[in-house]
Amino acid sequence: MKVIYADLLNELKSRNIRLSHQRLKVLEYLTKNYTHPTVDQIYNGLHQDVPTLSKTTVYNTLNSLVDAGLVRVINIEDNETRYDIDTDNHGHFKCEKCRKIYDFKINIDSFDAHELDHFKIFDKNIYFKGICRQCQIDSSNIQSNN
Amino acid sequence: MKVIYADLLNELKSRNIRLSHQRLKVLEYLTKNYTHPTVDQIYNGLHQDVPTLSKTTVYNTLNSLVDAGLVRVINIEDNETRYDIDTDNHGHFKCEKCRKIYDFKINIDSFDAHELDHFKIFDKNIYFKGICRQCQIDSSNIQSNN
DNA sequence: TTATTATATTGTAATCATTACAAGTTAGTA
DNA sequence: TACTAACTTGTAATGATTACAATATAATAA
Ligand SMILES: [Mn+2]
Ligand SMILES: [Mn+2]
Ligand SMILES: [Zn+2]
Ligand SMILES: [Zn+2]
Repeated sequence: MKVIYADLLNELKSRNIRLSHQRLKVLEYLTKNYTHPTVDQIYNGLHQDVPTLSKTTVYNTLNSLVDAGLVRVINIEDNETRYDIDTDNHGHFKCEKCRKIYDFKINIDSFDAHELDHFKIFDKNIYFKGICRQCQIDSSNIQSNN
Repeated sequence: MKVIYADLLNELKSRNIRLSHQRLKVLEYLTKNYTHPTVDQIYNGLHQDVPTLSKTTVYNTLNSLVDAGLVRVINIEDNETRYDIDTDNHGHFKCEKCRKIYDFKINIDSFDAHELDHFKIFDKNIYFKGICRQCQIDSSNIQSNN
């Protein structure tokens, strides 16, 4: 996966979405932080750099980018929406301990869902939940230290 | 897919979850309505029958049932949590027009996600979004009637 | 059956994420 | 440099979910 910032700008121009300072900063943040951040994380991450930034703007910007197809929404927990600059076909794993969201390669189209013949499919999502490798290592170290 | 009410009751007993009137009604609702209902739909559907029912109880009950593994949460939109009495491995399709959620068979385990080796996986989810067959038929009929 | 008590239910208030709105600002254009 | 549609901002509103404390009840044993 590789997201080229310049391509995103061209994409915005071609869709007549203005390249405001705030939008560019949000886009920049997303291309530099592949952590599937929440609105709060984006807002806090940019606040030093753009002190006048409003959280409403972060919401508005993300909604525009999602509508334009440049950003993908990740709904895993019902109380935290996350955003992904990588719109390619891939899966997500959320660790219930450290709360990190990992990407993993998976070809969703290889599935045969014949029950959905004649259904128009816009969007495919896969996510798993569990405990990541690192958290398992950490917890076994803690136990052996007792 | 087949959910046997009596089995659910045994499952609750074995976990020392009391078979209160309200819980039985919520469970009954879910086994009779395979529509992946929201809390509001469950509450409204039961309110005539159980006039004293509190929405808080519906929330509490569903949380208990989810914790016990008898019910599955479906997070597709960030503003509506839905509940599924069918906890077997299957996918969901949400129609963006009629808002219905359809089930479809899919064997998630047939994927090879070797990047997740050594990850403990508790839960696997797949959902698609688009327009269902019926809604496409409906909209083409409307157009041809012009 | 009755008494006991841990657990569940209820109504209300609190919380938190997201959106609505209106006033002020700015990107893009000529 | 001026114009204006589109954007940003702060605040208020909304809506889903949870916290809490008082009341009620399911399960158990006498
Ligand atoms: Mn991702
Ligand atoms: Mn289902
Ligand atoms: Zn982890
Ligand atoms: Zn439909």
